Amino acid sequence: MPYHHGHLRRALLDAAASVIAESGVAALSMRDLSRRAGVSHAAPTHHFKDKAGLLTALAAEGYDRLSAALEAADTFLDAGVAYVHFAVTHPAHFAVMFRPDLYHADDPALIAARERSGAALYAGAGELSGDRRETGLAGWSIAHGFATLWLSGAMPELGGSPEEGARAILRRLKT
Amino acid sequence: MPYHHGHLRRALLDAAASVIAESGVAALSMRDLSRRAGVSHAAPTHHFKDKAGLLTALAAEGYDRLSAALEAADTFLDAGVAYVHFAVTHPAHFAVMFRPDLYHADDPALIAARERSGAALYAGAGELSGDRRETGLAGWSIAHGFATLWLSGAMPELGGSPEEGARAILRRLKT
DNA sequence: TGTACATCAGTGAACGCGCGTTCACTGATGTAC
DNA sequence: TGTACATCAGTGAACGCGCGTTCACTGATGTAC
Repeated sequence: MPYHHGHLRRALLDAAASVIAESGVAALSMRDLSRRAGVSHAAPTHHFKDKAGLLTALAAEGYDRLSAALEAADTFLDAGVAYVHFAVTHPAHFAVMFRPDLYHADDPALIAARERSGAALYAGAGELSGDRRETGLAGWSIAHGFATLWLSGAMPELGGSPEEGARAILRRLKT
Repeated sequence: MPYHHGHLRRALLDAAASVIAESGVAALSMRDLSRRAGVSHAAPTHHFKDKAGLLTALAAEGYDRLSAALEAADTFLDAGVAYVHFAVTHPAHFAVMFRPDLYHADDPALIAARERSGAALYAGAGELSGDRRETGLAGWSIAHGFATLWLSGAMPELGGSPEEGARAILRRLKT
């Protein structure tokens, strides 16, 4: 067992994502994360100032990945599906992103990443008829609602992937 | 100070709703609730078996009130607006309802109330064109997404009440 | 190529805290007779 | 109308627990000369 871990920061973020996805963000503890990484419980402070710092990094990473996914979409409909795909494949990031009370919401890197997401989201909204802003909010709401309900287990079985279900639902927006 | 509280059960539920609305469900503690109700910290066990029991009661109450609100709506659009209205006026109930990991999800009263909500939600979906089930899910997704985003503070300022905002957004569903 | 030294990334003990639950108990209430 | 007694709704002490954070420390690394 080497004295230095080598990838502690990455290991802690990954362990956090796995714990949150499995048991929710309330179940997250720095001591548990340290245990999972095979390191003493005080080690994480060298990488994250505190627990909120770790969650800030997780949220920023989430916004970055979401931005990339949205930017890669060709149409507004595809962006909605990409949003749902991101949520179901990154449930922990997704959960933390919308819990600003848990992290340092004034972190510059996080703010930049979030704004990039917002821009990517509205970019395709002009395609559809009606007010661009309203269209953007409608698309965001429906994708977000679908993802949230699916993740909470409240959504009934759809007989297909969540992405397919999302696509069918998103098509019910006026074009 | 009388020995018997008189309305302890109600007082605890109200205190819980207020704490959750203000600080989130993770901040909820039975001891804090007891303090707020002016009662010893072991008193709540006479009304709720345990913490999950209290949250079960809160969730069931939420589904009951949501059912009543949905049943009172005249149109599918109104039901969507009522859903959002319920969420923003009962944020604690709304938050707990979708956290089945926190309560006794097999509680019969809770299950009945939730099924009643579901029936009320789909009842109006036949109004709109297309598959009834798909329409119901689309309406639910958009209302749920809007409410969730609004409650998390992620929704930009709308220059009006959340109900007005929700109505505008819900109108973007195909009729 | 070797070495001094600053910096980085760990350790492990200690702190003080609030929590949920259990327990034996007691005061208050209401009902049967 | 009075009283015995079961039941209900509280009390307060105690349990064991895991947590986040701080601290003085040490081992490992890498860079300047």
